[in-house]
Amino acid sequence: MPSFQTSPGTRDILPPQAGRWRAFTAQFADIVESAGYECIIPPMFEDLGVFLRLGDATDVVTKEMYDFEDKGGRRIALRPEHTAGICRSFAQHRPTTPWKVWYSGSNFRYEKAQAGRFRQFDQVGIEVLGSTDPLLDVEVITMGWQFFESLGLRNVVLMINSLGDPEDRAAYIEALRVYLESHAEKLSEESRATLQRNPLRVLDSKRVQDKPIIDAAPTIAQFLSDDAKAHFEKVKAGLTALGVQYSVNEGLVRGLDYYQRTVFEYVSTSLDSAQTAVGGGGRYDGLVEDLGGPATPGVGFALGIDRTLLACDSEEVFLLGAPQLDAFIVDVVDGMTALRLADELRAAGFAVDRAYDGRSMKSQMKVADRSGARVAIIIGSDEAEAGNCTVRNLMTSEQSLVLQTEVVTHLASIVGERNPRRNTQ
RNA sequence: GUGGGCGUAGCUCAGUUGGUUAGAGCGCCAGGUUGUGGUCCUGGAGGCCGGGGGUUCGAGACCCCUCGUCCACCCCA
Repeated sequence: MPSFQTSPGTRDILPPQAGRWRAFTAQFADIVESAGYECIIPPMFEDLGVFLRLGDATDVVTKEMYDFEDKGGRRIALRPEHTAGICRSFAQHRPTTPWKVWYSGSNFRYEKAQAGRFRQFDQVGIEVLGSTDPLLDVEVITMGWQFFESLGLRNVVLMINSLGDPEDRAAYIEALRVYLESHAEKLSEESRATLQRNPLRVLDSKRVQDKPIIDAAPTIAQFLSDDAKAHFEKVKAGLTALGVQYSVNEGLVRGLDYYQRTVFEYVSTSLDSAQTAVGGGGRYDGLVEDLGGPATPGVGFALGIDRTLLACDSEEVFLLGAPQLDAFIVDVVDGMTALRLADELRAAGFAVDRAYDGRSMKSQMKVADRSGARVAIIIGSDEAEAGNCTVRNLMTSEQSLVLQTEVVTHLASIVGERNPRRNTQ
């Protein structure tokens, strides 16, 4: 056993898996940038107060925060999610609205790790600040939906709900609390405890014992104001207009306190672990104001990279392609020709690797084979003397002698033209 | 935070009711005559059997503690 290992709940994303992560965020960026979202990179830690707005009844705030005091005596927390930090950023810089941003990065929550759940976990997401338009909700929800589609996922379902305006929500919570308390003796012990902290969360219980009581509970729909109702209707109409399949789930309440009106969740039906939500979001119209900014509506979502890739694994989509090297240089003389040719070919735009440590030709050829390169460029003593090299196509095993000065054009004739990376004149 | 399963080579795992120098496959390295990969053959390197304590003449196997990991609850992406 080595002296040090990754801390609990963290892990190394090694190659080639890390390449898949990069492709994942690249694909996400491509889709949302096509809709005018721009990249934002907020800090990984902020004043603790920024995140306390997520809700003092939420586990994220009460037990999962990675907080500490820095050397200057400030109360700091590693971000448990991106939304609050982005709202703080908006309040601080006051960009023109609507402000459409996307992000990708790690979050931190002090939880016990299990399948699809880590202490350091990565998300991609978008946020829009400055508009209450329900058709913006539609755009946001659709972005996520289309991204899952672009990955090749077919077994993702979209659930939506409306939590109404703050007053609606408060009235509903009170009604729910009264109802649940009147049936408390039939609830599981865990749900009774949850009821004390946050009645909404009882609706999320997975225990069969609670199901009949939850099924018969009052629903939020009866408490929605006319405005909130109209908003929700327009969201549904918009989704239908775009052909986005959704189902209304009145038990969908989301974990953070700042949500109001539209909330939604993407759930993978091909995951058999406990964590099947691959993404979620909603509207948080009061959050910027809570953080000391101007009253500004907002809506957004976050997608879990781990869980989404887990879903990709189980649907066997978005699989990793082998890394593509154009050429691998084998030099059994002194390595100097490999040094020069590799530099020249890389400058010309090719992806080129080589062997080191002057190993035997057989050994270097094995490395060339493993590298996945399409051709091997071989320099033995004969070639070194004649100023040429043997170019071997590793797929077809055809090979020919080529002058070293013509390697660039010869390689282009096999693997195709490339755009130069550097001007070598 | 609570409960359960599991920790033996880089990876996946064997290791009989406790009994000599702890094994396999894959991977890695080196060879298989003179300069050529994938297949095949041969050899090699690599383990304080997660850590600590205990029981025993003797522990990888049994007991306790601890750490890690996986799964579930909780919660959430």
